[in-house]
Amino acid sequence: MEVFLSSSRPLRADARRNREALLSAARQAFLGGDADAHVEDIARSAGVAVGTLYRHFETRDALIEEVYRKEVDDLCTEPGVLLDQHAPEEALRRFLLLLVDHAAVGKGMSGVLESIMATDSPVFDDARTRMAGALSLLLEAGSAAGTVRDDVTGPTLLRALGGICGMRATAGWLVEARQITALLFDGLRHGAPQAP
Amino acid sequence: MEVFLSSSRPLRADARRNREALLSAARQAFLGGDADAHVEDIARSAGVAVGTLYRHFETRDALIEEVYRKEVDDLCTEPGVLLDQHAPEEALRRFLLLLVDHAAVGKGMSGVLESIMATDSPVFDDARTRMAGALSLLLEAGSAAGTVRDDVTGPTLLRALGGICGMRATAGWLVEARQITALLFDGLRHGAPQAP
DNA sequence: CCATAAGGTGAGTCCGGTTCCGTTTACGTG
DNA sequence: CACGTAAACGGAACCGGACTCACCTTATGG
Repeated sequence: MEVFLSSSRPLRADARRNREALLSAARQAFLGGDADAHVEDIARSAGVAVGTLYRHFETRDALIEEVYRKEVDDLCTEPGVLLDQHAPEEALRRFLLLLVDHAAVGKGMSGVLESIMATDSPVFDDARTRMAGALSLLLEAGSAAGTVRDDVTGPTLLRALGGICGMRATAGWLVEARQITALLFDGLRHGAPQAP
Repeated sequence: MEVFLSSSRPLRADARRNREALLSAARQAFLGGDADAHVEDIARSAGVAVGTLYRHFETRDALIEEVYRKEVDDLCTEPGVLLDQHAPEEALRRFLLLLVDHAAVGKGMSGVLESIMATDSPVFDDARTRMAGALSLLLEAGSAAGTVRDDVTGPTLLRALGGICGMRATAGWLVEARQITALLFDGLRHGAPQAP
């Protein structure tokens, strides 16, 4: 149980390299769908020994948590990029599908995600908040352009997506999730029939 | 990896007793919220040795699966009882809240539930089907009595509940889940404003 | 170039699920 | 009521995998 001071001096060059390699190896493993990849393997494929892994991450779960956090970070930068390249409506559509596909990562890590949630770690609150922010950005752009209805907020949409991605882990879930997301998107477009 | 022939002769008296004791001990443990109770402990508190546990259940997960299945069985008999004692509307209300509280059991077993789902074991399909049936029974009784709207089916309602119970594991989820369920119930009552 | 503290290593520990085989026990039969 | 036997039980041993620790290596600032 190492203690990591948040105000420590910058890492030594090799240390930073190894840390990076570990995160990327772990990401690789979990994206590959191997939810219970062994630490030994992750360490080896990063070219270091387990001891090094444990120097950087308190536990296996902490490593996964970090991978998850980075993944969320990356996703949250996407809306900006998409809005540069596409009309708001299309950007929104792409982002929704991106999120669903991304839930595949969650699938690989589901057991741990549960345990993280149970731990009340702030990671999830953070993730939720940032993700809702990302969605809001898209929704606002769309409603400003008049192509997306303006009575749905980021957090609401996130909740809907959460429900969809909760389907994870039954066979064929991805296809179904994509369909439902497409429906959801249609409902978000301006001019869709609205409940009074 | 024992093989259990489905058409084996009835268990010996002591064997049945022990099996029962094991299930009840396991149930106790998981209801108590200890998601990762040790097999050793479960066996001991059932008054047997681990070997005996493994004679009856192929693996730890199999034991949990069985507990879950029994739990669902029990729940599915409730609607009948409730309909005997209450008006359909009230029976429905009570059953919905019962289900939410019951999700607490699910919480204790969440990790395993995930892994069962991932295993494509038929347990979940069964559970879903039976549960939807139980809900249908209540909905039909209610709509026959004219107190519950008739355009919602058991499977649909189950899906909605699934979403609510998916909230499991964040602090305070139970309170929130109860609230949302109450809202849901109000929406189900005949005469509630309906989307066109 | 040296001192030194940061970083790395990997065999070993611990822990918990699972197995295996010798012993005990229920129960049908003579 | 023995008795034989298959069924059931016990629990020490096994094994796989996360985590530790005592010792070695190396980056880096002076």
